[in-house]
Amino acid sequence: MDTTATPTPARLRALPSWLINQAAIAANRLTDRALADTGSRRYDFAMLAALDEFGPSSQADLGRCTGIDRSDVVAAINAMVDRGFVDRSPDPADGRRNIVTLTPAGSEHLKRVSGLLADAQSELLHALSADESKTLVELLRRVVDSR
Amino acid sequence: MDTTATPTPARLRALPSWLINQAAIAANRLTDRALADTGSRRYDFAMLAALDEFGPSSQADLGRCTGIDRSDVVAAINAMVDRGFVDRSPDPADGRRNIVTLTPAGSEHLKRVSGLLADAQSELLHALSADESKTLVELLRRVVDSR
DNA sequence: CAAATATCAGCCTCACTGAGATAT
DNA sequence: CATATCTCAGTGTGGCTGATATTT
Repeated sequence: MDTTATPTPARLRALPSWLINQAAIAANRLTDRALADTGSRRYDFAMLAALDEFGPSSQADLGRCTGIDRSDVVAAINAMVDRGFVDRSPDPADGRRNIVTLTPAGSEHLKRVSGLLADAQSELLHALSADESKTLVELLRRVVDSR
Repeated sequence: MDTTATPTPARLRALPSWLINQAAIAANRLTDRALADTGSRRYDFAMLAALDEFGPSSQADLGRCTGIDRSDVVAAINAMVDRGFVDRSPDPADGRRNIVTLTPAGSEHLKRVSGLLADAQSELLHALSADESKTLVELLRRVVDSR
């Protein structure tokens, strides 16, 4: 019997897409755990942040700016309407649209969720210095922007 | 009517876990498309690469070194046995184990898949210089290793 | 008529869980 | 007995598709 190490194949460790996926698994584990007690998922934060930053928006715009599918926006907004974090009302100027508005309770919730997510980021990047984290963010941003 | 831009909220663009996830979506789109004609998925490459690098392995070891769940290893190996890319035989030295071995056909397949994946990486990182890509890989590696 | 919106129903991959059978 | 392996069945999320009704 030997205490066989099971190192990761060098080919995987050199493959950007594999590293990104492993990092995403770690990130999702940490963020999901951070949000577990809030009743919210990652989608909620993205949409609350968009509403906070851009003000009342249509569901289509929310989906576009967060990268969330139109179909998933419906479900997530439904849940947040039920919890009183957003209001949904028809747009008087365009009958196709719903206007989604952040409520005070939603704003409070966003603050709480933001703090929890910030903690998760520190945990995720604890192996990197502040400068290195900044570099990572900048490089990823350019990759994401170049799609 | 205005040609409303729908920029991403700054809060998302500054959030490492969000960026990593967006990068993973892009990476998976590109790699899935690259592998579409091969009949293989990403799991297959990981396991073939491990077999090529470490030689015949048990399914448990394959799962551990690639980060693939024991349950998913079974399914992926089943499919690769059917296609003749790996052999599976009981370990004479340990009745609990199966020994999975890369076949010549599997080795050929790995070469093809490797090339296609390499192309996908270039596409994924085309906004970055060679040095920047290297930096990104190193930073991600440290994040992944620190879990 | 073409295009955009909101909604609904459903698909598929992937990460994961639980349990059972077998062997050490 | 405890532990490890393999297998199967099934879960849940996330990203996505297609279709429909409505409105512009």
